[in-house]
Amino acid sequence: MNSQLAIALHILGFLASRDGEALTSDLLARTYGTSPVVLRRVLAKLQRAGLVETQRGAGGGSVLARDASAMTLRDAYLAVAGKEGGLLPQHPGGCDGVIAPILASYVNEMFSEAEQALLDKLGTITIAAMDRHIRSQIVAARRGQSMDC
Amino acid sequence: MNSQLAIALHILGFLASRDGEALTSDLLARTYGTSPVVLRRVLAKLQRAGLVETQRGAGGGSVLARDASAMTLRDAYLAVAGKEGGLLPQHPGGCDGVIAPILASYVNEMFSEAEQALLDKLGTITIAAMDRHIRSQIVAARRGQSMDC
DNA sequence: CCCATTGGTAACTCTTGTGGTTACAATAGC
DNA sequence: GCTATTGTAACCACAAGAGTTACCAATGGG
Repeated sequence: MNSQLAIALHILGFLASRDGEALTSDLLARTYGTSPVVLRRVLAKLQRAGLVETQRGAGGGSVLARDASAMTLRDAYLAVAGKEGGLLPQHPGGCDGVIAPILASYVNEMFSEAEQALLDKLGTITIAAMDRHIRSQIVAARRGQSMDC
Repeated sequence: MNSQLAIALHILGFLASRDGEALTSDLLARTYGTSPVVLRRVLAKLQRAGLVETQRGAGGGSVLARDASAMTLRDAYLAVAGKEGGLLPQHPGGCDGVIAPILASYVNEMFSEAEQALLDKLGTITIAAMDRHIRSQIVAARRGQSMDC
């Protein structure tokens, strides 16, 4: 999963910053600094999660599938992490003594709660908020640079 | 780093459950289900962080370096993750367009906050709490099984 | 109807991280 | 000194992931 989340947020943030304009995977890949194929792999996950819509062919590209204010970093995380990312390791339970299995289930439960705390935090940040931040920074930085690479 | 955190908590929990008794890395490794060398690698990190104390030679082993109530899962995480674990990926910043670097710094900042939320959650759970849970489960389960493998 | 443009995906390589193993040195107690 | 134990280095094996190439599918314009 690693690095795909960063790519996903790059995509969503970039798309939000252009209002509904379809952007090609090639442009998104160049601006992030990766290959179009790698970027499209992430794009595919975002599509399956219903976060973006993509059209093939000449003049094609991707746009946000719904309003950026109804889309959080948590959505992007879940789209990219598949079923269960598993940031923290699982305790395998070890041998069948008494302590090890008890320890394992407790540790795994605590890990779930901690990951949930992280997810909740991500759920408080919308793509719209990210977009607002970017726009405000852009007008501050717009002193003659070009917008793409 | 992965899986080392689970090993670390296994060590700390197991040590807490025996009151001050020194346990060998061999026993800890067997009960977790790994090799002594791998376990000692984690043990070394816990020592550097001042969480356990280890004595070499015959009759040696490890004990908790301070009271289990003054030790949280966060301490174990930091001990094992080194300087900065980096659960979430970093946005590299891409090319030097306008949007990409702004996006990158924003995304990385949000990731830091989310990881901080996870860390805060881990900081609320002490090894003593883990120990209490384990003990209560043990007396419930103690129906004739042996304690080590 | 052909062609240029664009996305979708499979297959492969390469690198990196990490867990496991072996080996050997250091230390402590008997 | 012998044995039990930790400390580490060196190496191997495996898995995950990123990057690349290649080819197919779809779309729109001439």
